[in-house]
Amino acid sequence: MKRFSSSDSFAALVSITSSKEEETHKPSQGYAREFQAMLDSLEEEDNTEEATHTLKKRRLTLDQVKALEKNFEVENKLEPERKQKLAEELGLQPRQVAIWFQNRRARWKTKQLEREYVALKANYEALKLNYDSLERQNESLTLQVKELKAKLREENADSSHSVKEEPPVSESENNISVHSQSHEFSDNNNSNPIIKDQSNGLSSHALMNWIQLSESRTILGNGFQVYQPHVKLEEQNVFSTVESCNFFSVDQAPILHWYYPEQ
DNA sequence: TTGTGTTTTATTGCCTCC
DNA sequence: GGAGGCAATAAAACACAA
Repeated sequence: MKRFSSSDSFAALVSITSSKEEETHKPSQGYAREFQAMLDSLEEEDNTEEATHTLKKRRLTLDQVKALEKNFEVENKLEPERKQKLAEELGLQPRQVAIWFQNRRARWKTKQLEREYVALKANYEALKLNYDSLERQNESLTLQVKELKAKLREENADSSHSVKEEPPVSESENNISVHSQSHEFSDNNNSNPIIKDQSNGLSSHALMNWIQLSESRTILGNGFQVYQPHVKLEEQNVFSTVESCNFFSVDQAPILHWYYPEQ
């Protein structure tokens, strides 16, 4: 049983006893009647407001609750002096005041948890919306990449055909224009496959490489992994220092036999 | 009026602090 | 070891629909 301080009144003790007895002996009607008679006599003997309030569970008055609420706003914990003072002011037992504060703290905690839950839920919804949007964007970009790749492969196939059909072109002619027409992606029979694309300044190989890298980057996967820097770094490391320096150089293109190993 | 759900008041047992 | 806090719970009081 809970221990009580000496400041707690006899009325509080009666309250505890009555509730305990009622709970314990409910099935026994005779005992209950006897006990009720005892309570009645007690009430008659000590017919103060205090006694009647504690014998039955009474709700606090609006004014009392208002005052308690006001005090709770100031400080939600109760020092003994403040408890005593409040109890005197409101005509309550110090224990009642303490219990009220305890229950009020519990209610506050519940509300606080609810508020936190609502905030977290809102946060989650916002994140989910953002994620969905990114996923849609990713799908669209992946589709674009696929289309571009297909287009490039078509071009590659066409240019391979034309290499066999066309007569050899002398080195004195414009290197760039010749290569751009006939030697794209022909790694197997050309030691210098990087051709500068006249339209955008990127070689077709470079463009293909970019597409592949982009693809590995833009595939989101099934989690929140938006970007895969390790993959990119590993791929970049395939270049030797010299090759990476000359990758976009027209004058000295790197040898990229690794690029299409299956060909 | 009554059954039912919610709120408020109070108890109990355990824990921590001094 | 006493005092007080907290979680869980009981039980009275209250609100409200059927």
